[in-house]
Amino acid sequence: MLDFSKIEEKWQSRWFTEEVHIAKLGPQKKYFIHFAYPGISGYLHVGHMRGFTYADIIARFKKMSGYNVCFPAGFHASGLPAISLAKRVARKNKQTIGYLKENGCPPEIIPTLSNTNAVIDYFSQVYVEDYWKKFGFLIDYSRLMTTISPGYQKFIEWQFKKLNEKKLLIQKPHFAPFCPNCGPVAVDKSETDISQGGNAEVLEFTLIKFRMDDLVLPAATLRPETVFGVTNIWINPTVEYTKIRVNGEKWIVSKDAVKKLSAQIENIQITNETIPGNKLIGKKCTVPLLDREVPLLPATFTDPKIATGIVMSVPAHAPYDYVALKESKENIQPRAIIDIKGYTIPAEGICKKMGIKSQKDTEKLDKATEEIYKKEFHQGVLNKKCGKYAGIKVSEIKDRVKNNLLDTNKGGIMMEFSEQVQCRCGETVIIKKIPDQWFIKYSDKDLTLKSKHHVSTMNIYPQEYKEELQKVLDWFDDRACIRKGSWLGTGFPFKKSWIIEPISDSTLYPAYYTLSQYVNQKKIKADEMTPEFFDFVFLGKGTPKKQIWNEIKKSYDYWYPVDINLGGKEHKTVHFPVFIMNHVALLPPQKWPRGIFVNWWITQTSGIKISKSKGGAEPIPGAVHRYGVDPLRLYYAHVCSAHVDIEWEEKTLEQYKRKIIKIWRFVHNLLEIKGTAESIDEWLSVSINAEINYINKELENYHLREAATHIYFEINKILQWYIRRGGKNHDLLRSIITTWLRTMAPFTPHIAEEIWEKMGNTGFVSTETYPRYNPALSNQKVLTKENLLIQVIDDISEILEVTKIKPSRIYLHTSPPWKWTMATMACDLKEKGKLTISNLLNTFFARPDLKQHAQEASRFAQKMYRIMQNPTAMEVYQQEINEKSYLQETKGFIKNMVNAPQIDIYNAGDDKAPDPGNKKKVAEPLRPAIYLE
RNA sequence: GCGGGGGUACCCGAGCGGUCAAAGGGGCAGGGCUUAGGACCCUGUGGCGUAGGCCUUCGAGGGUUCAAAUCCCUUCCCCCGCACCA
Repeated sequence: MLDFSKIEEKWQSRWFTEEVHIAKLGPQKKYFIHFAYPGISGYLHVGHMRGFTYADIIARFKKMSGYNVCFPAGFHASGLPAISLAKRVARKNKQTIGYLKENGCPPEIIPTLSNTNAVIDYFSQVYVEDYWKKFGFLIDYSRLMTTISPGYQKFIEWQFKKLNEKKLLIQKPHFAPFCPNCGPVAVDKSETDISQGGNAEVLEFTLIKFRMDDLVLPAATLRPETVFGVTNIWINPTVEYTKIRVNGEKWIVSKDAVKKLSAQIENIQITNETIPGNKLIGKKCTVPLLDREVPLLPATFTDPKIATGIVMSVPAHAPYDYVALKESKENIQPRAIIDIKGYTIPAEGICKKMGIKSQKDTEKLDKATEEIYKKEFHQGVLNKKCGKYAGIKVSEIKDRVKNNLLDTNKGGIMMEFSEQVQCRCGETVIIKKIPDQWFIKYSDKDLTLKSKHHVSTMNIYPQEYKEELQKVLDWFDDRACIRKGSWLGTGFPFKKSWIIEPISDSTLYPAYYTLSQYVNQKKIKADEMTPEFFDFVFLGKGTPKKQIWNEIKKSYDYWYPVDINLGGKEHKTVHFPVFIMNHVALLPPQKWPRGIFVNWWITQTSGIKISKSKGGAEPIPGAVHRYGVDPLRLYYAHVCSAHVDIEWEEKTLEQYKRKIIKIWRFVHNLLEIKGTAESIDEWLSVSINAEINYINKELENYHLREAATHIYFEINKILQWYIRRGGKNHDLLRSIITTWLRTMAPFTPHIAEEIWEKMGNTGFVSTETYPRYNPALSNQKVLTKENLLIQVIDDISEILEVTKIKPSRIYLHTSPPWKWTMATMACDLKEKGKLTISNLLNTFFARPDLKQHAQEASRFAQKMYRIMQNPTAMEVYQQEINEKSYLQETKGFIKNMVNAPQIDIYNAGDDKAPDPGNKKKVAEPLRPAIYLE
């Protein structure tokens, strides 16, 4: 029986003790592959293994194809995840402890994980020992590194100094999510730092200052251009408003807004004066730019938690305002200021159309708002009520009105989330303005252009991403690259106590793998890794201070650049772009990355990405135990294309496990066969050789799935057919299986090794060369003949099924010679690009001996012409094969397959051949006439 | 808004101009094996057909082509990313 874990342990231990995985400099072509290193945030799950497995399969294939492969890995320890895990352990958070236990964390380890460094040490060891090694990955473990090691930090410092020298570090104001308790937080879908609001977007509200005596009502809007259509201001009568002083002005805003504005505007003074909303109602204020007076009216939809809590009302264009105005019963007419087709007063129109009656009907109102907004944005033009802006398209006006308001101190800016965001500590997350934030200037024109051009020369999988990536580079803007707070990472060299953020310290890192093993072996110490050292190693500047510098430089020169960087689709818009741009910015062109491979995700049955917070994550050791590593590897490689999401389903995994077992048994059965040569042998060799050709081509293009289909399914089928056809050549089978195992080795290495050894081979199949196409073995005729046989059996079977005849005798008439002649002539003409029906007939009749077939020739020429339009037809018809003799040879087999006692085979060109069914005339090349009786 | 992807038989998923009624799995049906069940192995799985064929299908509607699931246009629907999350 096949014991997966036993052979896994056996071969893994042998590979690693014999150091199959270690990358050493050599004379061969090098191949450098790595995957986007995982962040240290806890246990990984089966979803992560998908990409890692692809990397290992590719690395193994390249190794077997004669490349000297370097496949390093590391850990991204920067940022918050490790800290937050440690904090949760320290707090004895129940969920966290439970999660650790469930994943098999030893009880004595758990308390130690309240320390961040312990988290990093523990999990990096788990990743290596429990995941990567258990999957048999031939990662060069002597190069492991983490982003918070002293050597790496030296490397990052050097990188930022270089960026600064290149004028790619700039300073400007920035708005960032911020928790008053915890400092900067990340707002993202996976909700790492927050407990609510992962879908929030950052919106830019324009504050429009409506004046009321000496007071300012800063109404917040996303559509400043509609200021011309304001008819009133909405105040929530149930809300207590607060007065604040802003640059000598007195503003009225909601209480919630005070905190937010203080984080964004300097010099805000909070007064103790409050004013209830209902006291404001009925007063009047002035619309800026127009100097019209409008009243303050009550509206319950005005939410004090959103922006300033003061809303300007544009009933002609905002459905909410329109409905609220109707409900207020005020005698105020909407002022339509934007013309669009189909509406005179858009908000009124859509409310009537959708039957909206109340401002509480928020679902419909949201829909109406969206529809009107889209229409107005795309088709709308400001009308004459807008003074000097009349005639301008809405899509162009927004910023102009906003800037005009700002320039004349009639407005301001407020950044706000589209929904409430809650920090994990319980506090509401706000947006803070950092006046002098440091950025990496990814908007740099020259850098963008060079990067885009380089991308166009790269190997990118999937192909579509190549174009997408160039577009991403176009809109990729400057990135805030440092933060203040308790984060793991490298200190920023130009601003004390600020730390480089986790994306920015993970861009050039594969270069560090070319020297990490020297650090690990203590051949160089972190404090020796000065800027001069990196200048020398990476840029060839200066002179080496020590011999080891030369050695390290040699390693870098040999292995770099990256041939493939492999990562999940989540990296498409951030990691991969910065990975490329930093290389382009800092290194010479010959060191720029050559390839990117993007893999999609494993999702839960519902289509949700598997994640720790959303659940559904199957722990890796459990899956290894249940299904076995080789089945898992084959599953990843074969279940679907690498560039599409797939749901994790137990049944599917079981299926792959069975598939491996079947192959295991099948191979063993084949090896038991002790016969000698048969005529079908040649077909087997030729077919396998054709498969090898195909598999190599697919693998060279990183089509792992397609290659796996042929290795595990097509070759299997071919061998099955061989056996059915009576093949039993022991020596040939052994040699074919040897080849087959080598094709499997990158995908399912353990089982391949195990059989390899059982067959008495020495060494590792993993270090053998990958099977290569042998042109001498290519023989289309052999394949065509066998296909003829299959076709004949298929046809007979179909006839039997349709007619329900139990045949006592079958007549086969193979194609008359003249039809073959015409077929080969057609191929000839096709090859010369001269194939037309008339050319074909002319060529044909040029031969006097063929004139006798004039009557049928024209019809057959038409048919042949049609067949030849198929590009694969040429190789099939190019060489005439002796159909009759092949069928004669295989007659016994056909009889068996179709269950017929007697088969008589003739050539249709033979006038004396009996033709009881009058079928002879339909015989064509590779389609013999068939008659049953 | 910007950018990307996708809609394929009962289901999951390949295919991305000719070998396509469409790989591979699952499910279902029949047969073999077995004391029985499971596992395993065959066969079938759009419709019609007493001759290897014909007809209809790859979201919908048009078009290009000798030939389209595959290319183009229009249209409907779904999914994803948009930045301090790696």
